[in-house]
Amino acid sequence: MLDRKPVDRRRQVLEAAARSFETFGYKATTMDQVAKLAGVGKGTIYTFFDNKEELFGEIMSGMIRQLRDMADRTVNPELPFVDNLMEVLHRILDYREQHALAAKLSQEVRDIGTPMAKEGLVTLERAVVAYIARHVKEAAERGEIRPCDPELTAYVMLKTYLALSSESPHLHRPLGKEEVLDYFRTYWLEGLAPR
Amino acid sequence: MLDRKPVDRRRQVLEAAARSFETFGYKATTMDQVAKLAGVGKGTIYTFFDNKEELFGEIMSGMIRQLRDMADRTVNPELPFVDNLMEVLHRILDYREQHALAAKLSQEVRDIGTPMAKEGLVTLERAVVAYIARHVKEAAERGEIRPCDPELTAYVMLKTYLALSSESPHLHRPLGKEEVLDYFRTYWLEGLAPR
DNA sequence: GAATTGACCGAAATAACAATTTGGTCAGTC
DNA sequence: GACTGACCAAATTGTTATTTCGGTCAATTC
Repeated sequence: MLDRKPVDRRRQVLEAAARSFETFGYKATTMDQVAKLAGVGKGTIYTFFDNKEELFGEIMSGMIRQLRDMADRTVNPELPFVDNLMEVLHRILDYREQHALAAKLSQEVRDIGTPMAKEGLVTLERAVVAYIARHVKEAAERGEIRPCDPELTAYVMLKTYLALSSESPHLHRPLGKEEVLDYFRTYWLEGLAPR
Repeated sequence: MLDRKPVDRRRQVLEAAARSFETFGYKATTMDQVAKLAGVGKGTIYTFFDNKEELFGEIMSGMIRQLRDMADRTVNPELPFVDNLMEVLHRILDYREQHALAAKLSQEVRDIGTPMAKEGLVTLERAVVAYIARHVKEAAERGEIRPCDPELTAYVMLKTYLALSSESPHLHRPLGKEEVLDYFRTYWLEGLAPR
């Protein structure tokens, strides 16, 4: 016999919390709300999670896992490193804009600066950098790119990509996906030194 | 005869305002305060400047002019483009951290997010990008670097430099001046493609 | 009569206080 | 012993009173 309960309350709570966080954000999600949505007494939540912060953390790691899986699925080992990188970054950005939770957290940080929401996005960024770093390291080991500090390189790559693709539309016109790829390739692979 | 008044009230106001803005920030600087410091009636300020915003703008352009002059003085036409660029960026960052007004505005934005202070810093960043862009353009014309969109390149260069030198100390250890120069040269001049 | 001033005004910020909400607990129920 | 929801202190929000500040302009000075 499986030791599964007649109703899996932990899952109920988790799903209700996910829905609430992505609909209302961190701050506006109340534990009463989650309990109601999960059809569970408030106390029950605290038998699974120590506090609101931990519950939120659980949702976040779920999202990050989901994002990593998606990224893994888009990587094609046949293709060159930069092409994979650009595709992954592109999808991640799309994801970040489209995924309800990430979008809501961004908005919450902009609008009211909830510290926990900020922290969540930092965690997300860290995960992205770590993911890129892994691929940079592998590409360097394969000799596809020159040796370099993977973490630092990944971080600067992400910043470059963001600068090119989305950031500060005040400072330059928005670029198309192809243009971003071109510039990224020029800057990062070939360098500006005249051939 | 010069048409200089016995006392140059405009200069008095400008100097008092500069001192006040860099000591107290934008928001905490009051027009009464400036008038007192300048030893001038409040109404007098309004004979020279339409409003507080314009007075602030005048101070800002003064600072930007001063910064550009400093940058021009550090550029050595004998040296390669990247070396000049790094030295200029380094000095500008130093300047931004040390110049009382810029530092105060950064703090004000962090602490209370005064919109006018934010706008002032954006203006400053725009000026920096424009300055770099000019040098990128010239370097490209000299054939020292390959042709590229000067504005966009300047913008991404600034972002790279900031990512390497100061930003988010959470995500990677702070780098020394030499390390920053090395990485910048690797990323921007040589590229990551294996030789 | 041109330049200068500072008392004055309304709008906006801030402080002070009251009312409500919320994360978390735990005695009691099933 | 899994589960609940009334309960509590602390934090947040709503409200009102008070102060501050950018800007004006009639009065004053030179």
